[in-house]
Amino acid sequence: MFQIFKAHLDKFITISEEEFVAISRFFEAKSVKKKENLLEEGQHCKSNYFVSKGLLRKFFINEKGVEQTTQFAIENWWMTDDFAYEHQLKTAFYIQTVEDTDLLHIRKDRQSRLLEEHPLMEKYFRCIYQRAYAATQMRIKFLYDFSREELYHHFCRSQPQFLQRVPQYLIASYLGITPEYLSEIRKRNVS
Amino acid sequence: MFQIFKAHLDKFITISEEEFVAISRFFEAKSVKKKENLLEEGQHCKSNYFVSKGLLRKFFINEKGVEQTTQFAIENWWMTDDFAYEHQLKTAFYIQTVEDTDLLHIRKDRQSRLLEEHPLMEKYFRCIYQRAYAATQMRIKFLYDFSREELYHHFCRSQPQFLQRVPQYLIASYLGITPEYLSEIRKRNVS
DNA sequence: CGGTCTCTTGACGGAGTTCAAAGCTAGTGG
DNA sequence: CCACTAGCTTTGAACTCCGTCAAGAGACCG
Repeated sequence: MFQIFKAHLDKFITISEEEFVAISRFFEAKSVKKKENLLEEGQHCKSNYFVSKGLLRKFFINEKGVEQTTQFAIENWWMTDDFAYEHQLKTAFYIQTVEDTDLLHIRKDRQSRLLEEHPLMEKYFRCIYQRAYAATQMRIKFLYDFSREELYHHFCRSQPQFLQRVPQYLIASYLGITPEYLSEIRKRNVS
Repeated sequence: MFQIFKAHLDKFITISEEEFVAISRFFEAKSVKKKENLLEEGQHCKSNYFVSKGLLRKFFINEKGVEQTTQFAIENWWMTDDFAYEHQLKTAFYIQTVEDTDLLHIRKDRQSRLLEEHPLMEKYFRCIYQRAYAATQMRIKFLYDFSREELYHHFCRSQPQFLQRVPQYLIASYLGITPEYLSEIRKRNVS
């Protein structure tokens, strides 16, 4: 798992083998079976998760009791409830494995120390957050611009890797529509 | 304008007066009248804008010719089309002043040099992007969780400062509803 | 005061939800 | 390796939120 993380770091910063060893001590590795919760509503959000292999989703449960998926994370992406993580608050989200998943995670206090002791990691995380922020802003644009049906087609075009790996009812949940309506959209486009 | 920026930097990093002077050379100051465009669709997105005083909005024009506002920026917030800025692409957005506005801006190539020559600024921007990303994720949660009517009430509660400063049709545009429907919601809650 | 923005009102229509029920698929245990 | 079951997907009818269109009433600015 650490080699995958090293390869990812190398895309953003230049780092010696020794410094990487020192850095990796801040992280813990973990393997989790499909459909287990890493985080649950009401808990304090202690960790930031990096996916080496597998697939996570983040969701919350609305007042009707329906799960709303707001995000997926595949290989080389970070996931946490950033707001609760930053301020060390209780979260309103669940983070759940969609497949068997290998991940690294780091706790908030250790991430702070990591950044103090290895200022190079400031650059790494600046790049990561900048990229994530830009992607999220484009996502908001699409949410405003597209009808639910168009969102689905756009999702199929731009994220085809998920179609193989994620069941339909989770895609519906991510698009903010009911499984029934997604089924209707798909039918419309086959015929 | 630079004092306001200095006060903002001080919240995130500790910096000497001399280094601040060196850093401020990377920025340009600008004052812009109400309702002028800083960025227009199809242009290359060259600058990142910091609001010292005033109010900006970012919007795009959908296929029906309607302006969709995706973001406001008040004092001490940064605004640009982050995706186009990062990759130096043509933008699909407009950035427009809502009030007379004083701002600082920095060009992409200069921001890269700033970060190389003043690594402390990596930390500053890491904090800025982290906070912005966390806020945007909560916003996405609300977009999934709330009906348009609830979005309006939530907006009134959590961002009352805008109600004074922004005309109703722009609030409607930001909430993703028509001015007509916003008018109906407001009527419903007065009576 | 005259004209252009902005906000309100009401009738109608359509995208997407809700509810209920039936068909399908995949994992599990025997 | 088959049978059973729970979870996933599809169907259809009734309903609701919100958009569209058209028109009028204020409000602001030269």
